[in-house]
Amino acid sequence: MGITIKDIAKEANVSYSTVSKALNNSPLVKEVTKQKILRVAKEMGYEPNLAAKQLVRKKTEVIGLIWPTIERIVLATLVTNISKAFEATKYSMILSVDSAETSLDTFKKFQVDGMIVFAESHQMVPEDQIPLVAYGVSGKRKVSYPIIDANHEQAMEQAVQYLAELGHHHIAYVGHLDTEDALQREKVEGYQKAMKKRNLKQQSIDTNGLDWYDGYLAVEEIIRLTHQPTAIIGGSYDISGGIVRSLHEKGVSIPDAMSVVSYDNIPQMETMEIPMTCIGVPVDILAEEIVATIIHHIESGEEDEFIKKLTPSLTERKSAGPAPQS
Amino acid sequence: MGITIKDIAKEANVSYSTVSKALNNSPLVKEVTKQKILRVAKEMGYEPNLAAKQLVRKKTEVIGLIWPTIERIVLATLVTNISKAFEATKYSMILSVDSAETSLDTFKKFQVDGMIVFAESHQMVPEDQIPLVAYGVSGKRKVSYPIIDANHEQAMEQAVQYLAELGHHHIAYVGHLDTEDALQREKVEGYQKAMKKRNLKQQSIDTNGLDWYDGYLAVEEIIRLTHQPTAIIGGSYDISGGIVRSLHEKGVSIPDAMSVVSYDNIPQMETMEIPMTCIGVPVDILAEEIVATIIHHIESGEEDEFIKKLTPSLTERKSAGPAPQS
DNA sequence: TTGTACGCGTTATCAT
DNA sequence: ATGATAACGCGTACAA
Repeated sequence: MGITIKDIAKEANVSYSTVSKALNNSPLVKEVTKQKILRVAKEMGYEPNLAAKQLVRKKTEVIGLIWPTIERIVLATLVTNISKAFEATKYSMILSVDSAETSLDTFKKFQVDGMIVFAESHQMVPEDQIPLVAYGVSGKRKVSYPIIDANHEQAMEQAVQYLAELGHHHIAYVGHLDTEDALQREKVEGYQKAMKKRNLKQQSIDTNGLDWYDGYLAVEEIIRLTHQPTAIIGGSYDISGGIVRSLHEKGVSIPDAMSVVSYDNIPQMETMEIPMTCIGVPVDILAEEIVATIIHHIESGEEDEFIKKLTPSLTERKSAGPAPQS
Repeated sequence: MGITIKDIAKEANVSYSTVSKALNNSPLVKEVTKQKILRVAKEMGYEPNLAAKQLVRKKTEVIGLIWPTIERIVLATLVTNISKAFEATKYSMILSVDSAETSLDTFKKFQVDGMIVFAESHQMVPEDQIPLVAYGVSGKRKVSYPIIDANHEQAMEQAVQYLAELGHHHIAYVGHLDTEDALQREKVEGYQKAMKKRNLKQQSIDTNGLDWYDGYLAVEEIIRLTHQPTAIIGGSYDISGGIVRSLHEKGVSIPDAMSVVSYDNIPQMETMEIPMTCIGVPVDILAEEIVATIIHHIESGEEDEFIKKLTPSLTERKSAGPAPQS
């Protein structure tokens, strides 16, 4: 059915090992013959057989990613960006939507060169021989592979810094507080630390969840406060969406009467009701880092084992401005 | 590195061709030896090498699914269910989150036996030699592969029928009306047809979108109606979620004062604020059908080309009840 | 610089 | 019922 290097060899009047070399751009073959072979190959519509290549090479140049069962846009965007980042490499990426266990089996069968897992599931992944990179805080569990994460404390410091410079003294944090989730905890604690450092009065509102509507509801609480903040830091993309919506409905003008800065740095922040000023590691950078790390891990063969906290950046848009004069 | 059938052969004192037969459950090997080989294989942690298998078999037994970038829970659930449905078969599934074009390249490289695409993206897929099955309405474009879809008209007929039997005469439809989206259009039209058939007065509320909040807002409009409905058909899982939330906030009791039936038939309907009575093709059935179709398409080799509209079913829960006596 | 020959892990065909 | 052996398409050490 398919064209093989033998077919090309016959057509080009060379042996098929020469074809192989030419196709792999080996310096061991004369430029003229190389060109000729390449031309013939293209003419015949040659497509290399991955299976055969893999069988002898022991490499697939494919990375498996275990799809987290959590349905959050931010995560989906990250996955999309990771996939995009792989396009610039020789690797491609496949996904598995199964449990960590089943996914692992699938990936083993495919003999992927490496795997990417997310915080939610990498507790379940046995420490295996296959290169692994995890994204997200891991709790305190000791692991033997690299972990990439955002520096949430630093993010909150930057957010508070930005708002403070705009003259805000009453800055509230709206997010999921009472939680076992290490990610959420790091964000609140970062906020608290940044406020304390500046001797500003803290005001944390618990959304009791991570959904849009949780942010929407939290605004009720803020409105009822005797001492109202002039700025809000929303704990996530979804939450901030709810906050903005509710503020609008209540006729609170953004950013004139209330500034809002959101955690998470994804392109979608631009197209919200109000272009959202946000803080976080830009999702494309995050993706690049994850991809670079797994590739390095694979190609160096080193048993790396570190936690890398990426530096977030603040993207200025329309949702935050100077504190109102009172 | 990995265990091969030769390793097993040595361990079990048989030739490796016997191992191959045993592993493939061939009747040509004695039950005793077969059991022994299977045991040894498991003990040694044998994982078959897909590449080698593929090299000789010319089949990968892998299906590629192009994951559209759309972020909707219902679709995610469908994908999960499709993946689960494949577990009962010899096929496995891999996902690609790229554009249809790039995904196609990846899948070609892997030499997948078949592909599944969704309505949103299968316009982009060139009519290729590789077996293909699409899910969802395709507009009017002529295609040369099977299309699986839900029978939306029939779904609405059943919903209206169910509510009418409960004594409801004022049944409103809440969904995205003014749209190019063939899927949405089919649902509204189904509703209209079912109502007309019974000489009931139609009442369609446009949500102008498909999000939770769109349903939430639509209730405002309903409340202001002079002639209020006693039942609502929500156009989708998300929309119905918003509807229920808003009704609760307004103190409207469900189902005593208002019945709600939602389109989409996914397990998550059970765990909503109110266990939701819903209508639609159960997502597991949908998944089964898609999987069965692509497999048949592959194994028969036929150039099937049809549109199959699956029959929806109504799942009774707590959100709908008899019409209130007035 | 080019060609020969072997091996990768598996299935399948033919002997035994 | 089991074993030996030839493919499958490719890369690569080694030979020419």
